[in-house]
Amino acid sequence: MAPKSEPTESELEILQILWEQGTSSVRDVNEILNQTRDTGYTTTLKIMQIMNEKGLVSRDTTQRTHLYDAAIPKESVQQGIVQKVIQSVFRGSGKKLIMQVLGQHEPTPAELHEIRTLIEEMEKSSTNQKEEDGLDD
Amino acid sequence: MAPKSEPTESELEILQILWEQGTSSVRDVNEILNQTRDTGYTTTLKIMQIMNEKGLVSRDTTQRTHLYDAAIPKESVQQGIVQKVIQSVFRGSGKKLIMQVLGQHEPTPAELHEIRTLIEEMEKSSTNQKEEDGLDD
DNA sequence: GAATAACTACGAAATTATTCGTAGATGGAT
DNA sequence: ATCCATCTACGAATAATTTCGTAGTTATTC
Repeated sequence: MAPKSEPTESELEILQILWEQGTSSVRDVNEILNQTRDTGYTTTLKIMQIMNEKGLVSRDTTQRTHLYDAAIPKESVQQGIVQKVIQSVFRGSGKKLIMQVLGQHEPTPAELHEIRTLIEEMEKSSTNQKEEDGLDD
Repeated sequence: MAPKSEPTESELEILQILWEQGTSSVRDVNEILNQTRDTGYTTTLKIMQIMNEKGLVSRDTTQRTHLYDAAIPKESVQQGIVQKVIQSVFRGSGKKLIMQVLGQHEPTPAELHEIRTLIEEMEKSSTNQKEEDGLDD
């Protein structure tokens, strides 16, 4: 069940919703999508069907209204995308990406502190254990 | 001369080459592309022509062999892409993106130090001046 | 100066992703 | 039972991107 091909733009949008909302019907997803942009119901349905074929989502078809779930962990998708950006835009340098984000994003002092703390911990332990992470999104 | 529409995948590949190599002919670019993947000469030519129409590159047509240059700064493209990733994958949190990179990329101690230094400077000055940056790629 | 090689322009095919109309099934109401 | 809303499936239209064949031009070589 390895991560299939990278999700497309629309698929990613839907995955975000499923990760956030958990089990959802097509209607649920479509309504959330429509808070932002205009998408027909059958469009959303179609994409979710395709996602199912690709293995990006699973679904329960025991009821008339099918229920969908993300079938691929958020972290692995995030990682794939970040990996690709690093490769294709920053010539393999994660450091450059980080510098760019710091430069343009102006994080709050609290966030800066948090990041610095993480870095300090990484610097302490070379045999670095990436434990916790805890509260995700 | 504001940054036009985002470059497509192929266009980005070519921009990278132009940023790195400077002024280049279609053949130059195509040869570099072919170090990685198989692309026909006229394919590369066509894309570069389109890029010229879009204003992504400029060209000198005084010689038979036209010479191309990137017409859009690397930084602005990087920024656009990073911005989009933050929005669409990390729900607007640059911090999350940074944490993800740190987690998966395992930067060298030297890089960690460099990043930490930057953060410390940002923490010092709230009226932050993003000066230098110096050696880019 | 004819043949060959390298180049540009251009149109159209191929590919991929997105959108949507239509048909048919199911469940609830009246 | 009939009507109506809601659902899935499916095929095909549209759109965006990439690929490439062909034609015509210009330079080079024999």
